[in-house]
Amino acid sequence: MEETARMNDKRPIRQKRDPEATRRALLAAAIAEFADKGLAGSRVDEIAHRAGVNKQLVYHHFGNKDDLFRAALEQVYGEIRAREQSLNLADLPAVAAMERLVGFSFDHLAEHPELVALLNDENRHEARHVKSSPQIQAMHSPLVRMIDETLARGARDGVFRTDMDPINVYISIAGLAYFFFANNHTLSAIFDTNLDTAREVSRRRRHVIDFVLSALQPREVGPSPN
Amino acid sequence: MEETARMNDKRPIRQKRDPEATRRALLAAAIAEFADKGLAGSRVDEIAHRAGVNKQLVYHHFGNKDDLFRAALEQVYGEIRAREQSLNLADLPAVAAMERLVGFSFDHLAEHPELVALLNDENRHEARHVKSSPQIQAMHSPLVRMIDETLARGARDGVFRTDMDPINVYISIAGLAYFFFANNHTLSAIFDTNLDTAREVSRRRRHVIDFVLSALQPREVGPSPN
Amino acid sequence: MEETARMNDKRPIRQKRDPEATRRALLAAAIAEFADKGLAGSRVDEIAHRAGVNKQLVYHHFGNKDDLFRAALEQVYGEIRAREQSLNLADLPAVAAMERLVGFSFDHLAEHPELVALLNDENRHEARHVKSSPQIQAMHSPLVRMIDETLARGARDGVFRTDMDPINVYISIAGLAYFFFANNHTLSAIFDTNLDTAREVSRRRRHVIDFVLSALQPREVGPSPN
Amino acid sequence: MEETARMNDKRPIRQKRDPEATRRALLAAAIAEFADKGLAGSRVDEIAHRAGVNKQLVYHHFGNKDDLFRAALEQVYGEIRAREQSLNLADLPAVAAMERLVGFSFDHLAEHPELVALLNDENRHEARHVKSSPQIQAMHSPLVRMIDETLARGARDGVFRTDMDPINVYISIAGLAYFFFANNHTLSAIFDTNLDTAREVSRRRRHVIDFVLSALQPREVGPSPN
DNA sequence: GATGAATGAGACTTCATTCAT
DNA sequence: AATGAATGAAGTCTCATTCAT
Repeated sequence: MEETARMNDKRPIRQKRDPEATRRALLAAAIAEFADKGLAGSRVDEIAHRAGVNKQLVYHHFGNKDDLFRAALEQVYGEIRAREQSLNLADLPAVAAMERLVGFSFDHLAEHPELVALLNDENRHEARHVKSSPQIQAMHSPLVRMIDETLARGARDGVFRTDMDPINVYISIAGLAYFFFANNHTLSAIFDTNLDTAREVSRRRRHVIDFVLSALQPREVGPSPN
Repeated sequence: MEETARMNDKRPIRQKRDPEATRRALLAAAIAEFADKGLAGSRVDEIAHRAGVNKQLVYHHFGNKDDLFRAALEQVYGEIRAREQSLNLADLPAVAAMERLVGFSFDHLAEHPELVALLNDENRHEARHVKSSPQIQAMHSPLVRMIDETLARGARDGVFRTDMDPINVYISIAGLAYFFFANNHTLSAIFDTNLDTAREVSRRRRHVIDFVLSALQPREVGPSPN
Repeated sequence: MEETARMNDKRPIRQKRDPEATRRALLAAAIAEFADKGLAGSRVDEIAHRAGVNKQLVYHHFGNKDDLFRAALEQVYGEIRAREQSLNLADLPAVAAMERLVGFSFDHLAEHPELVALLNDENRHEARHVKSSPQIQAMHSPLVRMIDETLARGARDGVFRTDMDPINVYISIAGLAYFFFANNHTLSAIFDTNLDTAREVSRRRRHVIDFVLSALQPREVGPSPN
Repeated sequence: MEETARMNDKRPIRQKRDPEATRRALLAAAIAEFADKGLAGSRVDEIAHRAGVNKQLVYHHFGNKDDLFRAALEQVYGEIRAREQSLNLADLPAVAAMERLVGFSFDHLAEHPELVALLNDENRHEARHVKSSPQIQAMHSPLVRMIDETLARGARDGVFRTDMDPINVYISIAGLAYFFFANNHTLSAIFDTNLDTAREVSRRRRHVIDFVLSALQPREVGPSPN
C-alpha cells in the first residue's frame, strides 16, 4: 500500500486535482498512523507520506492535527454504528438477536484494530475530540435503544433476566471483546502464549458469546447481586 | 495532580544524598506522567520536574526513557500481582473466592487508573517492554494457577460450570472492569451520561460481579455456545 | 575567519527563497567547520550560523550530520580530482609532466587546508563516508592511469626508473606535501621554528619536487629495490 | 587490550590502592581512546571505564581532559624520541645509518598507530598542548642533530648530496611513512584495494627506503631544483 | 489545489566536571 | 585514594505549523 503510493508519486495521471480523493487518502492514512502510533506519536509528515501527498494538504483539508484526529474518530465510529444498524435485531428472537449482536461486536473489533487503538488514545485525552463532535454524539442513541428493546423482548419471552441495565450490558459485551484485542500483546506475553492466532481468536469468540448469554439467562436461585 | 507535585518541589525535607529516594521519586513521577500522557506524549523533563530532581538523573538511574517505562510497568504489575497473592482465595468457598477475586480486580483498577493507562500504551508498542522484562514474565504463573484452582474447586462442589478455560475467565473478569475504566470518558460522552461518579462505579461493580458469577453457574439447558 | 562569516550574517542580499543557494551556503560552512573542528568537534548549530540560515535546514537539505560530512568530502574530493584532470600531463615531456603534477599536488594542499583536515577525520572514521559514496569511488581511476602513463612515458624516454608502482608513487607525492601541511603546527613547535611562512612553504615546495624527481631518476648502481 | 581491561574490572586484587598503577592505566586508556575518537570525540567516562577505575580519578590524577591529552602526547612523543636515540646511527656508515633511520621511522608508525592519530588531532588544535609542554619541546633537538650529522657524513663520504636541509629531510622521511598510515583507509577506498595488509605494508616499506636513498644520491646531472 | 522550503519550540540524550561520602 | 550521585550546559535531531510559489 505504502509502496504503491510511493511509486505513484509524481505520476502525471494523479495531477488532475481530485480534492475528494486526496481527502479520503489522507483520512485513511491518518487512521492507520494514529492507530499505529497514537495521537502524540503520530507524525503529520508520515500521514501525508502514507497518503502520497504533500504535508501542507493536511492543513488545507483538515485544519490541524487535532481536527484530523477528530475526523478519524468520526469515520471509525460512523462505520461501527452504521453496521450495527444493519443487524436488524428486531427481526430475530431475543436470544438469536443478542448472539448476533455479541458476535458482530467481537468480529468488528477483530477486523478493525484501529478502532480499539483510536479509542484508547481518545480516552487518554478525556474524550476531548468526541465531546467536540456533534456528529459522534448523534449516532449513539439508536444503539442503546436497540439493546434495550432486545433485553425487554427477551425478558417478555422469559429467556432473559429482567434486571439488566442496557448500558451496562453494552459495556460488558464490548469489554469482553475489547480487552482481548486491546491487550492482546501483553496478555500473550504474560501468559506466555500467543493469543493472536485464528484459533485463539475463535476460542475467545465462542467464550464471549457463551459468557454473555449465560449471564443473561434467568436464574432459579442466583447469588444475590449485592 | 501535577500542581500538587510541583508544589512539593524543592521541599526542604529532601536529604542531600539519598539515591534510593531519588530513584523512588523518579519512578512515581514517571508512572504518573506516563499514565497521563503515554510514552510518546510524556516528557522526561516533566518527569524530573514532578520528582523534584534534575533531568539528567533519569539517565543516571534508569538509562533512558524506554528503560524508565519498563521500570514503571514492573512497578505497577508488581503491585497488582502481589496484592492478588494476598487474597488467600484457597481459604474461601469457590463462589466467595470468585466474588472476592472479581471484586478485587475491579477495585484495583478503580484505584489504579495508571495501570490501565500504562497497559494501553504498552500494547500499542506490542508489549515490547514487558517482553524484555524477565521480572514481569516471572510474576504471572501464580495468577493462572489461582484461577484454575478456584474454578476446579467450584466445579467439584457443583457451583461452577466445568468447561471454563482459566485464561479466558481471567480475561473476562479483567475485561469487564477494564473497559469501563479505560473507556470511561468516551462512554460517558457517547451515552451522554457521567460514568465517572461513585454511584455509577458502584453500579458497575455490582453488575460485573453478578455478570461473572451468573455466567459461571452450571446450567440445566444452555444456549449452544456456537 | 569565523568572525567574517558571522558578520555576513543576515546580509540583506540573501534572496527570500533560493534553496540551491541555501544548500551551497550550508556546504561551504560545513567544510569550513569540519576542517576547523573535525566531525566530532563540529556543531551543527555553528554550521547553520556560518551559513546564515536556520539550523533545521541542515536536516532538511542533508539529512544529518554524517550525510553532511559525506557531502563535504564529495565536494573537496571532486575539486582536486577535477583540477588534476585539467593538468593535461599527456601534452608534456615526462619530467615536466611529473614536475607539474608534484607542484600541483603541493599547491592544492597549500591552498586547501580543509582537504587535509577532512581527510584526517575521515580516516579516523575508517573512511566510512567515502566507502558509502559511489560518487567518490568513481572519480579516482583516472588519477592512477594518469600517473601510470607518465611513468611509462618517462621510462620509455630513459628519464625515469622502470620499477615504480604508480600507487606508491602517488602516495609518496601526496605524502611529501601532506605531512608538511597536516603537521605544520607540531613540526613548527618541536623544531622551534615557524614552518607556516611563505618562505618555508616555498622551500618545502622546491625540496619536494627535487626529492621526487631525484628519486625517479634511473640510477647506475642503486640499492636493489627488491 | 581493551577487553582485558574490562575483564579485569572489579577484580578484588586491585583494591589495594596503587596510585601509580592507576595513573598508568588511565594514561594507557587515554592514549587508546584519544587515538580512536580524537580529543573531541573521546569521553572521560569511557577512558575511566577502559582503565577500570572511577571517572573522578581522571580529575584527581590529571586535572582535566586537556591535561590528560597533553600527558598522552608526552608519552607517545617520549617513546619515539627515546627509541630514535637508541639507533646509534653514528656507529654506521652514512647510507646504512640513513636506511636504519628510515626503516625505524616507518616501523614505529606501523606499530604505533596511536602516534599518528594523536598528532592529527594535536595539529587540529594548532599544537596547543605541545606548545604548553616544556617536556616535549626539550626532546627534539637531538633528532635534528642526528640527521644533520648523518647527512654531513654521507656528503663527506661522497654518497649523499650536499644540499639537503635536515629538517626537510626529516619531514620527507616521516611524511612518506606517515601519509601511508594516516590515510590508509581512504587510500584503500579510493584505489579500491586493501593497503592494510602485511604484503602492502612491506611493499610500501621497501618503496620508502628506496625512495629516500635514491633522492639523497649525488647526481651527475639532475633536473634543476626549481 | 498543491508543493517544497523554512522556522520556533522543544524533545531526548550526552558530557565534562563537581559534590558528598 | 577512591566512589557514585548530581548538575549545568549543550548537542543532535524532531515536529507542528507557516510561507512563498
